[in-house]
Amino acid sequence: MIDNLVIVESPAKAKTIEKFLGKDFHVVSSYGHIRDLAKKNSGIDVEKDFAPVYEVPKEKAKVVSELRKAASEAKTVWIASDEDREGEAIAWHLAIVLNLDLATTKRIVFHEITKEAISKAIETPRTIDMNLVNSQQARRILDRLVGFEISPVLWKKVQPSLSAGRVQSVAVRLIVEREREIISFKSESSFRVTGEFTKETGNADNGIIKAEASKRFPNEDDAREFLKLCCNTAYTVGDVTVKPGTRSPAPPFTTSTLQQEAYRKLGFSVSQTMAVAQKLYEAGKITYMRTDSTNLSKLALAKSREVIIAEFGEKYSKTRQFKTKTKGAQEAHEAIRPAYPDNATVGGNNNEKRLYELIWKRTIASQMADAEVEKTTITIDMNNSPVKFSATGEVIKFDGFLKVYMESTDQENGDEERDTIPVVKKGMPLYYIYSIAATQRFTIPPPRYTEASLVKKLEELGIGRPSTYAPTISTIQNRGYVSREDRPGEKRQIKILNLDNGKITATTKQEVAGKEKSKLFPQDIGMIVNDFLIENFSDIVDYNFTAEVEEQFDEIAMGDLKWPQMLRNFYGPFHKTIENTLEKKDRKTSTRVLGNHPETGEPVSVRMGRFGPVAQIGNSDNGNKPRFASLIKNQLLETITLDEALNLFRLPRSLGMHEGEEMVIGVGKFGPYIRYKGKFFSLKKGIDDPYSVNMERALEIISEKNESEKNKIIKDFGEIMVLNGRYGPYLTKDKQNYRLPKGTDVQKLTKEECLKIIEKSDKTKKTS
DNA sequence: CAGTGAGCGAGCTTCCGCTTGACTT
Repeated sequence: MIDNLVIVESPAKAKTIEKFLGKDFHVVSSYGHIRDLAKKNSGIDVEKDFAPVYEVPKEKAKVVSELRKAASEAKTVWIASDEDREGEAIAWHLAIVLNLDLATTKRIVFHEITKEAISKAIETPRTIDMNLVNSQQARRILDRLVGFEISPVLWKKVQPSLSAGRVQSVAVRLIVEREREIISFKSESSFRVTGEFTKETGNADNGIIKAEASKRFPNEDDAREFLKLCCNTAYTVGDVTVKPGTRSPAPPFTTSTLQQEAYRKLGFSVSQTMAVAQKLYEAGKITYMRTDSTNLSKLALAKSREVIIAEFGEKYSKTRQFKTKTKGAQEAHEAIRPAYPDNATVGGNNNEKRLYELIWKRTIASQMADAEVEKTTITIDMNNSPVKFSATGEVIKFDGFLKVYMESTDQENGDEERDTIPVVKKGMPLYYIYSIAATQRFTIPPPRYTEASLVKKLEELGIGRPSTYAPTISTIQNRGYVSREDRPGEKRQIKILNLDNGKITATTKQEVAGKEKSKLFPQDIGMIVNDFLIENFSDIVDYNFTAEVEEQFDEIAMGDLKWPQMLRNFYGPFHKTIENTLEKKDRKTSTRVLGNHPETGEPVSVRMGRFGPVAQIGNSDNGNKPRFASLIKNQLLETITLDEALNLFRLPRSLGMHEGEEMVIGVGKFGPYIRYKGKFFSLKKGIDDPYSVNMERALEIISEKNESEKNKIIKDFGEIMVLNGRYGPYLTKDKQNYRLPKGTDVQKLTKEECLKIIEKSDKTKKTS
């Protein structure tokens, strides 16, 4: 029997702590929350002051019974869940479920996993803070009420299986509103004039000054007029300013900033970052990865300092403690940092190595000296125009933290080039070299969100927590509200005027505009649900809703507000709105009439139908039968035009007969396809146009597909086949797939062995 | 994995925030 049982939330943490505490302590994990509101009847008795009905979910039964046993055998139970609202609630649920005495159960907390912090925690136990627990209960119940009362309204008024919630609905709103800004954005162009100057005419040996004119010109004629002036002017150096400046390192990683940087620097999705970080955490290589704190432990500060001095020297070291600025941060953990800062690299797979290195660099850089820079700005005057050229250059005098790490930005063009500028003096003559160019530039719409920039925005609004950013992003995609996509962009011509040796020549260049990679695009159903929520539940999807209820949760935590009172204030008007909406509002289809059919005069409209967005010609009145066609990918109800809608009815179309079978082109769930002999063949994205593709090209696609199909088959035993799949070889029989046992030599497989594997797999399936 | 759009109705869907595996066609 062990005297002391310590319960923490994470098994990896349990392992580490047990090492610090010694033999008298047994440390176990609760694996997060152990109880939750019951699923049925919302788990809340609204009539009885919102009394919650808690139950242990099935997946947690085993953990709970093990915890019960361990607790009954220990003399003292210490609950060491995180020091925040959720952690306090976990402690309370544990106490109740394990039959512990609330008055005597020892509640301990630490914000960093170091021997010192843990020993100190053990010396200063407290009891469970019921005010904090109550603020969590209020939070939990409010979220349940919002989610489980609004979602069924959506099922009735929009579509089944949809969902709404305090966090996800705001996330969708952000994306929808950004898309509408982009839709209504009107791109304008102007001419930007740039030139390269030297101190001696025709000689670039003493350096080049790249400068831009202070004025942009609205059209080609104005730009040409200006270039004429440029041709006949004398250039002299105007003002020269040299300013010293410093740059400081970014704070250590939180969950949100790690997700952003891993996306920008490594191209990881939000969930991928979390999965890789989880691996590093479990291997003891980094601290906990779900945190909103930028705090580093004393130990980490000291270790980082040692590493920096050893590696770069004393003058590169500057110990800093960063204040967490994020709204609603609860700071139960440290920042995400290397467990051992002396390891600049670790083993593991490639992604683990890369993410670790990023974390190491960010942490180390945060403890390094500022970089010292010198910024030079010069202006270049013309003697026949008030327009000036200007150039800025930056010289790094001392690199400081830049030696290790530089944070990236979301701008795709990256930072403007910052060259060094040759030494010049006021009044000195300058000459343009090569050419002066007026280049047409288009204004660009606001950028679409990436997963990571959406997380950043949510964090700024104080919505969601480190543990929910990744799941929230998955949810809004799983519901079909938004979709992460690439777009090829559109080519456009830009005009360039070149002044070269006194002559102006005009050329055009092609550029691609609006190219997108891994961006979040709203889908029709997301836009419809968003509009429905804004029409009917504007309070809930307000960007400030979370911040406002958080203030009240804080009051509850301070003991200044009773939680049933808070919920009553909220629920009264909220529930009335629910009933009102159910009773009075029609089903939302978002129908748009686009115009009339050019030949028949029938009305053409689009709307959300039973199977998704649909275009319709004619109405079903007077016994007429309307015609229908589904919208295709990348078309929105909000922006589709009459012509585009009419085009949809040109498919499916027949290409004619080949070898006695009809070949048909259509568009399905997965894009344009060829149907031939009962099989489907996808048209090539970006290459084939379903409206114009011909029989010859179709046959090409079909034979290509058949060829690659052949490579997919490793062995063919008739009814059983061994195929090459995404996860390696597998078996297939009667449209059922089966995994192969590890270490199977695929080439030597016989039909009998395959049958055995299938039989075995069927058996285990039945028993489970 | 891909043609759907008539209507009815039973039974289902759903939240946020703490945690990991199990499993993948």
